[in-house]
Amino acid sequence: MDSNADTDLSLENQLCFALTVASRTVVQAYRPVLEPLGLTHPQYLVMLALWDHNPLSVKEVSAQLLHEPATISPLLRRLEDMGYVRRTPNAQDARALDVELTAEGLALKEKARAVPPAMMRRLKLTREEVMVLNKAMHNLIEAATAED
Amino acid sequence: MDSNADTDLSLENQLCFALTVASRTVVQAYRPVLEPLGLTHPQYLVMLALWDHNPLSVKEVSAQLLHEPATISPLLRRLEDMGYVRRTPNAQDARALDVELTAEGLALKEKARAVPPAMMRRLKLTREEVMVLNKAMHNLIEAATAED
DNA sequence: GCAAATTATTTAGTACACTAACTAATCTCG
DNA sequence: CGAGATTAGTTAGTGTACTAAATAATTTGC
Repeated sequence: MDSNADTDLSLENQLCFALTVASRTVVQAYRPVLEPLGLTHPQYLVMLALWDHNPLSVKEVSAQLLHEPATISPLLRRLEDMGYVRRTPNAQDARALDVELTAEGLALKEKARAVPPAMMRRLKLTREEVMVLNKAMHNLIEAATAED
Repeated sequence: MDSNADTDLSLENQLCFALTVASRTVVQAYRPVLEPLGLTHPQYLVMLALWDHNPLSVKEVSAQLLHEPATISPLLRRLEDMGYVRRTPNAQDARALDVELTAEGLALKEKARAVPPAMMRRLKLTREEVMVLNKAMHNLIEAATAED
């Protein structure tokens, strides 16, 4: 006797619903904080990856962000148009592109330091809560990307 | 002495990163499960809303899904093209559209009952874990959408 | 009772995000 | 060495998702 047939199909009980809405609304909350840097949220994530490891190939960027190269490609072109990034063919393997920060792109890191604390205030989260949520998200990612 | 300046700017510590990746990968995990219904994930969420309350205006759909009406509008047009939904001007207020399930749209609900259990298996989550995650996401949504 | 403000929806324009198909460079191995 | 397979990146096409502007209907208030 399963009385949950209908409950399971209600919008509020769908994890996918809460998850996608949380993702959208949190990204929206980033917008005013990122606006002074002139970056969208996906562009900000690319810059974070490059601030960590300076020359990266397109493939490496896409791997770090768990994105298709086809998604990253136009994103990098826009960052290049903005002058934060430079793309040059790799000397060893001419198929690969070295994606490299420009002086402006590197300088932007200093302005970006204000972003995480501003967002923690905005979302009213402590560093510990962020870590707990992060762990939960990584578990979800692991389960969702595991081959069945 | 703040030694967290750089840690905070590393990709792994960004909640926004884990959250957006979790959202994308979970939506991707839905794809094969929704494929037999012929629905994308956003379209599935619209159908969930309509299975709950049958005639809804465009505004009501967008409010339930926390979406801009401009996002919902083309989505509903596609669902109408597929024959799951019918849009007719409201008799009382000709500005509003009644979005109504067709017989096919209503019938689809039976096939959709298989979706939540299939996803819980795929994500290896119990009903209790889903509820805990749901709560955490709703807290995030609340904080992110609160005016500062 | 009608002009001005408001409300519901759509359209236009930009930016992701994915799949599939394409180009070009490199590797493999007979 | 050289044909076929593989790999890196881009392009094309579809579907969200947002803001801003346009359209059309309704409500308000003098």
